[in-house]
Amino acid sequence: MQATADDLFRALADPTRRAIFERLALEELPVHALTERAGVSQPAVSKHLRVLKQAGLVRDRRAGRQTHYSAQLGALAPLIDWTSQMAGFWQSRFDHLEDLLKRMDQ
Amino acid sequence: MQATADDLFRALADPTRRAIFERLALEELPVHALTERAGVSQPAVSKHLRVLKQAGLVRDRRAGRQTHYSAQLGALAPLIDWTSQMAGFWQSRFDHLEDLLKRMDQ
DNA sequence: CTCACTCATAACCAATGGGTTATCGTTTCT
DNA sequence: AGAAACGATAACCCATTGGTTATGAGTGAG
Repeated sequence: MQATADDLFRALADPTRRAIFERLALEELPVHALTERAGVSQPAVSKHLRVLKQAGLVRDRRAGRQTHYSAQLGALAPLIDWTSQMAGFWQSRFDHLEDLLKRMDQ
Repeated sequence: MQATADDLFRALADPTRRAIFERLALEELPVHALTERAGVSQPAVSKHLRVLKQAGLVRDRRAGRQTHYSAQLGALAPLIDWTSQMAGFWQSRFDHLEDLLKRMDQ
C-alpha cells in the first residue's frame, strides 16, 4: 500500500529518525553502523527503522546476522505531491524532480 | 529567523494542523471560520495557529475583534530544499554507479 | 559445542503534545 | 453602558511517543 503524505510527515518529523533516513539516502547500512552515529541505543534505532519501513521510506535486506537498510527515495513522492499542490506556482519546477523519483521507484 | 526543515516537519506532522494550513493556502480566514471546520475547539485552533506562525507558515492580520490568518507558502522552501537534497543524494549514488560501469567498460 | 555478535521485541518510564473547559481582554452592536 | 462576539491564554488531562534496560532468537566464528 502507498504511504500517505500524513504517514511521511509523521515519520520524518522526528529529528533522530530523519537523520537516520538521510544517512540511508547516501548508502545502505546495517543497524549497528547506524547506531554508532545515531546518539541513541540500538533498540531505539530499530524502532525508528520500523517506523520508516512502515512509511515505505526504507527497505531491509537480511544478510546473515545483519539487517541492511536502504532508503526508498521514491516513497517521497506523496510529499512532493503535497508540496507541489500547496505551492502551485512552483509546479512546473517540480514536475521534473517528481518524474525522476517516480521513475526510480524501488 | 528562517524556519528549519525540522520546524516545518514538526509543524506539518499533525493532520489537524496541516488541514488548517491547507485551508489557509486557499484563502485568508479568521479564527472562527477555521474553527467551524476544524473539528476541534477554538482554543485548539488557536494553539495550532500559534505553532504554524512560529514555523513561519502563516501570518496574522488583526482586524477589529477578528484575527485573519493566511498561509506563507514561501516558508515551505526549506522543505523543498530538503527533498531536493534527498533526490540529489540519490542522483550522486546513480552517478557512482555510472562511474563504476564506465570504468568496467574497458 | 560454545561463545560472541547482531538485531528485534518486551516492558517500562518520563516528556511531549493535542485536546478540553474556564476565563479574560478587546471590540462591536444595541 | 451593557451585552455579545472574537480570540488568546491558563490550567489541566490523557494518549502518544521516544527513550531506556533486559532479554531472546538467529547467525558466524573459534
